[in-house]
Amino acid sequence: MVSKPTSAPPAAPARAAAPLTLSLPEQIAAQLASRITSGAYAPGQRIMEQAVAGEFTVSRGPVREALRLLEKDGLVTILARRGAQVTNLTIPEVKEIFDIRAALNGLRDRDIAEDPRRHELLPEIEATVKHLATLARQASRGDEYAETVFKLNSLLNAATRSARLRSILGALAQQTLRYSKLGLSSEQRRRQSVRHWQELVRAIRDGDGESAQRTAERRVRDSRDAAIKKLEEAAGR
Amino acid sequence: MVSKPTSAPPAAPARAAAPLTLSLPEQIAAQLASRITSGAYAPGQRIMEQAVAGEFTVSRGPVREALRLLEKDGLVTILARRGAQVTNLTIPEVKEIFDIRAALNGLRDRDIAEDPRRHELLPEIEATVKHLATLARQASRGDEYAETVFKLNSLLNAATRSARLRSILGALAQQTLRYSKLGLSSEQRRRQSVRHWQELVRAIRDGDGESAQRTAERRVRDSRDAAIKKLEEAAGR
DNA sequence: GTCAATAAGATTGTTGACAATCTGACAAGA
DNA sequence: TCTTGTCAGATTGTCAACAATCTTATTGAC
Repeated sequence: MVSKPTSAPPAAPARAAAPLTLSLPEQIAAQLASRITSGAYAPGQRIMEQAVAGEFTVSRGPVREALRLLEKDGLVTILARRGAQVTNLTIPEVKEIFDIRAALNGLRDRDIAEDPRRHELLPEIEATVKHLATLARQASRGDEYAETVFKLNSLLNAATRSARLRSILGALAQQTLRYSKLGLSSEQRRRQSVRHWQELVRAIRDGDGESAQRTAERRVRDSRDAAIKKLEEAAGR
Repeated sequence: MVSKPTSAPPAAPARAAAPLTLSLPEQIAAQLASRITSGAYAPGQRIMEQAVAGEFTVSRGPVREALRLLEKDGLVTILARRGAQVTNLTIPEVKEIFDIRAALNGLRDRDIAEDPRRHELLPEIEATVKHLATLARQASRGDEYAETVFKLNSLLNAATRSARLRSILGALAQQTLRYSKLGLSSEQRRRQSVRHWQELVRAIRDGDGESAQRTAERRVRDSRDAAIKKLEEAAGR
């Protein structure tokens, strides 16, 4: 009845592992998330519980929970008594998110560069950056470039020891996914981006946390500036 | 994540204002949150839906939503089919949160120092820091000191233009509330803390964003080190 | 005595129905 | 023409009951 005072084991206290099968709300949330990030659901579009429930043949309960999960990731905005809608970001808000990402990516990459076990993941990161370098020159493959950058970020997120950093960064990356693509359309930008990634590889290899942090911050801020420029051009018209 | 109504920027499209009355789940969440941060609910303690529902005379639906809200703030941890329990942080996790807070508080304080409208809030901040300085010398008033620091942080959170920073920092500050208190028990620490706050006031007054960021990062990291030291001493016994 | 299987109880997950609230259209008055 | 009031339909909020799953205590074998 009374939860016994678990005297914490010296190393890491045992924790329940995540279940292998996604819960119903999680499955629904995943489907909706991909529709939002892919653009199938437009920003500002309302998402109605009954409609989603009907589509997945479940009741509205799990759908409500799924929408809460998406709200946690910032993909939808829930207003009391007015339901959920796809989050619609203003230009200053996009800028804010990139600034937060810059700071936290810096933290993340420093942590990785200072992790004694970093050499286990270096090969995959290095290979992906090499692939990135070949893609940078090919103007026609802008989307593939952006996807590879996203993959690289997922790789690094998975490598951080901080679960909180992982979850915050995962959410923020998802929210800015479409805008990041915007900022990689010119070859010049892609070359600059590649240089930052190469510098990061070097910093991780050398265990140079300071440098890893600096280059990560600059990389994201460059991405921010390029995306904002595009957005302002689009808004000006 | 206590998302306050976004004071719409002049050019931004109109947004619905937050309702003046809290929704039922929000009210329940607020009650539970204060129990958790006050320590009335111990870390690791299980929170059962039926019990809470009975206490507030509502059904389990709103309680479930309240628990989701608390999960978003990191105050409870929800495990599938095993319910919610008060989040129990390991020492490395506390460290991680302080590190994230350091980076984001730096961003926040830089933003404030670079805000042209900063002089409107300076008087209140300055007065609170002065009050802090008098409290620092009085060993008996450690709790009051910690509360004033919390208030100062709330003041600064409210002042940021970035709603996302506000909400992330609000959640993280709540999670580390009890640990921050831990690190302010010695007079030496409080004096050091006051110096950082005074430096911040100066930086804001001068519009020196760079310096505001630096002192904020160091302030939080000092707080982190002091808290971790206490925690390790406690765990060592 | 220790461990594993089992069963009873407790707890979470899901559902469908009903209540409260919001939205949009239409009409009446200034 | 613009504002205000009203109404019907649509949508979200809440509830209580049932199903699925987990926890705990007991039993039995070794």
